[in-house]
Amino acid sequence: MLEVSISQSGVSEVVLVQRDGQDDLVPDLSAELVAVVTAVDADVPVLLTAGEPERLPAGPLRSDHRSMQSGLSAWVEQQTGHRLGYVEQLYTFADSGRDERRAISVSYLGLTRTTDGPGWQDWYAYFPWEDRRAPSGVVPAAAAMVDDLVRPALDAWVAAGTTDERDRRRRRADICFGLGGRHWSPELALQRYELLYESGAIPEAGTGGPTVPGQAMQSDHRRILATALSRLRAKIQYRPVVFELVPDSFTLGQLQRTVEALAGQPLHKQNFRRLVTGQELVEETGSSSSQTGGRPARLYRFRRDVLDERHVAGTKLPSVR
Amino acid sequence: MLEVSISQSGVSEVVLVQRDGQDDLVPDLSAELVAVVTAVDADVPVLLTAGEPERLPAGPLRSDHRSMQSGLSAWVEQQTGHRLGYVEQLYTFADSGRDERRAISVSYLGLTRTTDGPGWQDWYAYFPWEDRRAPSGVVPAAAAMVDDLVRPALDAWVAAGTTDERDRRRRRADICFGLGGRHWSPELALQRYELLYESGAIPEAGTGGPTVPGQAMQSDHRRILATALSRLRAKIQYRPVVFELVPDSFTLGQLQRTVEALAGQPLHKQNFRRLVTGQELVEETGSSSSQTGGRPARLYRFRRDVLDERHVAGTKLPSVR
DNA sequence: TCAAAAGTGTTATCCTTACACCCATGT
DNA sequence: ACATGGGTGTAAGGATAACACTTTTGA
Repeated sequence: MLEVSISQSGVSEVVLVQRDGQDDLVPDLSAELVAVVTAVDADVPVLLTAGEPERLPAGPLRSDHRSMQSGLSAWVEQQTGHRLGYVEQLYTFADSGRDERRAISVSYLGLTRTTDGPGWQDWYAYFPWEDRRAPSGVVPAAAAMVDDLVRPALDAWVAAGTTDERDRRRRRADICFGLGGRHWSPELALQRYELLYESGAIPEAGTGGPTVPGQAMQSDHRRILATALSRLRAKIQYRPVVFELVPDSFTLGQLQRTVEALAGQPLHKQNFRRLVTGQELVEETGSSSSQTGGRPARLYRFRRDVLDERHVAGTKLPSVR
Repeated sequence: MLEVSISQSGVSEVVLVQRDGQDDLVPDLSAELVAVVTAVDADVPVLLTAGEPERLPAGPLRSDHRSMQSGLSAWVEQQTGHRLGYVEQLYTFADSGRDERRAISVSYLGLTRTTDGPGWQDWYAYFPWEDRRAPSGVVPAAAAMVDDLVRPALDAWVAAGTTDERDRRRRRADICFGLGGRHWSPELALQRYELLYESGAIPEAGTGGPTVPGQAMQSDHRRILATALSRLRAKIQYRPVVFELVPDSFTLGQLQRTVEALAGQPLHKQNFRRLVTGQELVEETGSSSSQTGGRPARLYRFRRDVLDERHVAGTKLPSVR
């Protein structure tokens, strides 16, 4: 049954009322579950694609799925052969109709240890400007790239604004990319992506102009990736999620390089160690590893029992070098 | 196949298409947009309901909505007469089929200044244990309530666990409700709700046993509220969102009481003032207000231009009293 | 004059940052 | 011997928390 009423405060309104009869008004809508599954392999942060590098594992929510999470796990397992461990919801997007149908994408972030099998891609293939790791004293390739390619594009975008807009555009560009003497904030990855999109510097924007390097993805999947990266980088600073990415037993050096891989930034060694040990997040296993290239390192394991507590407390991480 | 198209003055349009060819992949699915709209009125935190206190403003996502946010705004405006200002997405829930159909709820948090019109309810009618404001020296009613009603219920729940479970249950209860010498964390509102749910101490759990006071809501709307409260309390600590809730010009006392209303906890006056002023979040208007009951207070206004910057920096708030 | 709220100043403490340095292993 | 990464100590700086105190109004 359909009921249309028009009235109210000058603006016309349409009201659809669903009566208890049957599914007379089922909207033509589909909900897609999308997974961003991340691991770190040999200091390279990787994500799981469904075969080709331009597609994330995804599938429609079906009525036989007990929950969205279990539906997601089913799709990922079917398309990639992987079982999901840690999973958290990211964001829900409404694809504003490529075709006639309304599509909703509910995206999830998953973390895992295993990186066997095909389909794993380097995160920084999609966001080359985000990896600012480099040996001390060396300028990271990503920084050079920002200087040579991103900055000119943004300068043009700033200049193209109206007189009013220019100031705000300038400040926004500076904050996002650490220009004008500001510092680089790893967790602004999404804001950087959105800025590049708005300024037309990436292919998805469809402006046809010159674009910054970086693998694109179908529909809005690269935006989902950027959302995931921002969230992960922010979260790693106050929740002990790194431990989902390292083996049961690990050295502090391994742990640090894992965080650095995700943060895209070197960390201060001594402070990192002190923070991790000082917070009683880990305990020694008793054995040590001599695979290090230098002095053998003690092996640690994560104290799973802190997971309850750290809802509150947090896991601070030290900044650069 | 059903197709309805209604056009009114070029604004509203509804197109519903149901294909009967391949509905093997078209699930019987609807997406509901749910709004949690918050304001603070005379130091009382309030939220907007659609008429009755047991319902939040909500409505299905329709194909004529340009985006989920605009769809949400339309429903809220129609059902309550209110225009939304600040809006952010909260979480997406899958109501695991009360009836046969699959329903997805995409929830949003909205903040606003105006509290005119009907439908505003006190937040703490739904979560009476969350309001721990009280004059110095007085035990808050909420604290007494936890001692008298919540604690016994949790103790029983802890005792009912297997030997293995008891330790974890005890710790979880202690962390959530600040028992056993721990401190109370306002932003754990969701965890507290979920714990009460699991332990059967609220009507939604449907265990039929004795329950803790507090207005329930239909389906899972009270869980959505708890999610919103946790998020808002967490966010207020590091983003300048309070300013969405106070008038253009305000005193520091007003601002503090607004934060306290949401945090459900008194703050340390001197440190609050220093933090707010020290971060250059506000500027003096030049005038002052003598509605204070004591010495007249300077009026301040929010410096809107910091909104860009504070993506990074944050707005720390001081703790108790 | 007193209560009530605004507003200022100062100090102790903790956490972060940064720097300097020693240790144990492989080549 | 020395390069490489593991591991420890300690001091400077900044932010927070806590306390004491003054100022300005209305009743």
